[in-house]
Amino acid sequence: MAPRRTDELTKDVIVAAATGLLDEGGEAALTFRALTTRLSTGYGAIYHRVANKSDLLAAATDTVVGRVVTGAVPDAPPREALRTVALGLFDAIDEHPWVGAQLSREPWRPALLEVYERIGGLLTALGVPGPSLFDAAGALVNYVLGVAGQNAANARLSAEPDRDAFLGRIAGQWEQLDPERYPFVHRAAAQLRDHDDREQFLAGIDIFLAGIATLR
Amino acid sequence: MAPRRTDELTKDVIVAAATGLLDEGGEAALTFRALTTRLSTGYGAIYHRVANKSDLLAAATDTVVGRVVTGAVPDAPPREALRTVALGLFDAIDEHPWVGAQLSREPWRPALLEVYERIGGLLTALGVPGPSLFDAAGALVNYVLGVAGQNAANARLSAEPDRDAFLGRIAGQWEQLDPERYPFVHRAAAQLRDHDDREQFLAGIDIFLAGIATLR
DNA sequence: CACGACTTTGGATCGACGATCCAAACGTGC
DNA sequence: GCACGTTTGGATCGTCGATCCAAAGTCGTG
Repeated sequence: MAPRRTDELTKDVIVAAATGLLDEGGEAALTFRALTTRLSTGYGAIYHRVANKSDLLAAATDTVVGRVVTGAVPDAPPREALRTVALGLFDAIDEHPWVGAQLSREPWRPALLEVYERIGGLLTALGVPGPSLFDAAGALVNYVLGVAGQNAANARLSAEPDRDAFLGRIAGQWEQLDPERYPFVHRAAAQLRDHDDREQFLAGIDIFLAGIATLR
Repeated sequence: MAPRRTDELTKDVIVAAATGLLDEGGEAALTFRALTTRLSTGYGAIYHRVANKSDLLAAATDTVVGRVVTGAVPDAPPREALRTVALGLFDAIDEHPWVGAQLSREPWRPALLEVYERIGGLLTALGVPGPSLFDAAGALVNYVLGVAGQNAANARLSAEPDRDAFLGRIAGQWEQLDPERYPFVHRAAAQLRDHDDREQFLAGIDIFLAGIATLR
């Protein structure tokens, strides 16, 4: 038999390798074959530490989200803290787009629980009355999840030479739509071409916060 | 050779069969093997009309979403019309949860285009000023997409005896969390157990509409 | 130091999937 | 009635997640 590894193959090592594969090649790149190659091991060693592929994806997601959400609270007013946390989530998902898809796919895993807790806490500090808290937190989390999913979808296209080219192509299609039948989309094409995802995300957060303020 | 089909195998027939498989068994149930069985045909006949599996899923999604979005506009005030359209989307996705996952997965396909157009048009009628229109429509659509994804995730669990049992189990886990570390989630457990998805969705829509109203 | 029980590891293997390919069956125009 | 393009069914390929098992290592006990 071939020589075996001497160092211990912990779950952390496997999760780190999986995260690397995901970041480099997207969700499609995470296969057990690629993992065995990268770790110079076999299937048995991996399945000994990891239940299945879902478990592996969830563990990687928990690691990434945990880093963002469990960071120290900046002692800013709740409204600013909320924007900071939301932006932190956006940036993390922008850097690891597969996280966005995973959060939507298995929302009951620990990662989203941390998100809920953090957002719920900040909304409480913001003075949202009790009965509305559940609705408000749900709406905000769902908005973030929606954006996260879009982000993941965009990233899946990065086989494209670059993302701007793809967005430009879509914008071109939108512009060529019949302005009678699609007046809004036709007009929105220009903004699609040169908008900033991050700023638009924040604009959505602000709309939501303005809506929350009316619940008081 | 076995006798061949005499009637024409159109793309519509294939899409209808695919929709049936998806509704009955979720996304995992849509395989080309199951399709050939249901249609009493072979792979060639299907691939002759359909480019690949993504194409098939997109076509099925376009059909479902098109039915909802291209319906006659109820001549209600814009705000009511917006709520009606949003609820129509929610109900369609509730009935066909795989649509929710697909909308997030390939947002550039026609289905979401129709949604954008409809929501953008109603926001214009609502009096949202031009520069904010793009942000407002994006926020609203992303919220809907987030809820849609959650819906799809819930449905994927219906292998569970019933959904209430699963929600109750999650709520039980939430209640057993340390109230010091998870004060919000701990409190939210009770509401999770007996909340109404549809009402919570509408509450979120109202929050966004209230926020959008401040843009005026 | 020896030996057996238990843990960790590597790879062969399985069944299912999406996709490709090809020849048989069909219809249509000449 | 014949030839040619279209439609159809199924064999087949490569890849995937997952299972399984025996070899290799580790450690406690005498």
